[in-house]
Amino acid sequence: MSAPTQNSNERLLTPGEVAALFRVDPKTVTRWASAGRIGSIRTPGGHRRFRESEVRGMLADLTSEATIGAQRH
Amino acid sequence: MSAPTQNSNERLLTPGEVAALFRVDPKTVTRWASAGRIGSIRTPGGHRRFRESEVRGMLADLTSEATIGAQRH
DNA sequence: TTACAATAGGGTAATTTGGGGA
DNA sequence: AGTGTCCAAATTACCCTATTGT
Repeated sequence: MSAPTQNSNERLLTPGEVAALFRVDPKTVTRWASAGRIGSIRTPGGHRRFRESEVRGMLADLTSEATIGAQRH
Repeated sequence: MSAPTQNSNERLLTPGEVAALFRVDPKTVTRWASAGRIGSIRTPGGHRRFRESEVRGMLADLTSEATIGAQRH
């Protein structure tokens, strides 16, 4: 079965938790969702939740390691 | 084995904060990241974040004190 | 139901980005 | 080679009040 959209057994993160991972303001995470840069799920009350796997994946993709090992001039 | 991208529970610093620690212009920190001298994490919007542990490590490395002379104060 | 922290909105500063040039 | 500065555009942070989550 191909399940592009993960089933329910997926941990959800709050805007505040996602914001902490990226070191941004929770409002910024909301803006990402509105802009379609990140998938979001709305609670019946209108609050947003984010898939942890998607967030972790984005974080990994956007991470760059240093390619030069502490050089000394 | 692979733990290249250290997951969360890692404090991140903004370009301005790193610049303040090194007493350089934020743009200079950006150049370090572009040159691969320091690892970086981009927000979906393109802004950079830096690992505090890596920054502290760099600070410690380039902190060299006089090895001879200047005894006393 | 009450109390309180977090979030959703909208507006307005502050920061960051990228390029070019000193 | 490495930094600091100027610029315009984009992104993010902080302000507020009302609503939602626990």
